[in-house]
Amino acid sequence: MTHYGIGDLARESGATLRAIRFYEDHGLLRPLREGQRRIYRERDRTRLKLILRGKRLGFSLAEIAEILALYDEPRGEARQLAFLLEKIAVRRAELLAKQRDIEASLRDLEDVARDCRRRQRALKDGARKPEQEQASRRRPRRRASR
Amino acid sequence: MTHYGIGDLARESGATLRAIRFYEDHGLLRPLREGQRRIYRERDRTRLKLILRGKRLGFSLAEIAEILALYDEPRGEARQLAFLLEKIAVRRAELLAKQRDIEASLRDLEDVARDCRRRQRALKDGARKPEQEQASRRRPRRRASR
DNA sequence: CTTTACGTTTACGTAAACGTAAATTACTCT
DNA sequence: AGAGTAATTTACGTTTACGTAAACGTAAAG
Repeated sequence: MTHYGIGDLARESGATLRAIRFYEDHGLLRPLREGQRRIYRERDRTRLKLILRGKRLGFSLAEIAEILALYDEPRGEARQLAFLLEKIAVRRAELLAKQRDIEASLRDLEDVARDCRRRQRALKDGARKPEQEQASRRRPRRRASR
Repeated sequence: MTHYGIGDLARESGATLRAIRFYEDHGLLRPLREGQRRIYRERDRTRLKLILRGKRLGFSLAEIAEILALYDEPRGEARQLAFLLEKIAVRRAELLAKQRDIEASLRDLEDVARDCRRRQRALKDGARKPEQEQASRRRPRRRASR
């Protein structure tokens, strides 16, 4: 199938009709029209996915619009190409920064989790041998099975 | 130094005074008071950094509040600990999902960039040997220096 | 022929996350 | 004493990203 109604797009993407139309109003999508009705093609589907991915990553619609613009600048003048590459480099750097933020977040969470598991062991051990709390914290006697 | 004014915090974090107070209004920060004035300590500084990192990753303040809550639940009941670990696992999964989104985005950008560089070469080559356009696209004769 | 499904435009409403005064207080420096 | 600097509260304004009717159109199904 090569054409989709707005409802199809909504269902498969999880976006609402309102949101999809909103994206169009702001130039992020340009469906064909069959009379009044919007007709979406593969390209629009892809774009919608990109939009939603952008949102999940915390980009504003304005930023997403710029990112999408990178995908359809097929004009082949040398100046434009170089400029396009620059813009891509900028976006790439942003993504790498977010990646580092995520890694830091994961490390932090892991720290909390580790601490949490340590307390769990302390509770369990403490329940049967309260006086060995310290030892169990530094060198658990018994590895969990598996 | 162990205490900071709101201005110090604003300068070092890049957030505005308004934003910092806003975060407090919504329970994300709890500075001490010295008379009227807010006094921030290391812990608050750290929290502010976490808030801003959360924002960069596209989390809402409500979500960030929940994430921060993970950091200061030191109550050591077994039920609570298990529940905390669950919540951490959920957040971790979210972060991993974002990580995959970023990787996909990076790949997409790289595709565009590659295409862009190909066109650049096509232009350059075409300028001196227009009839060999196809060949240059498939097997560039000359590697870039370095 | 009316119901149902699907879609349309227009328009007012809203939640989130601050921005932007305005008026006041308090401390420090000259 | 006066000026400057940093902070405070209160409150209305703004932007972004939609939500939520309302009122209407079209086409297939019962």
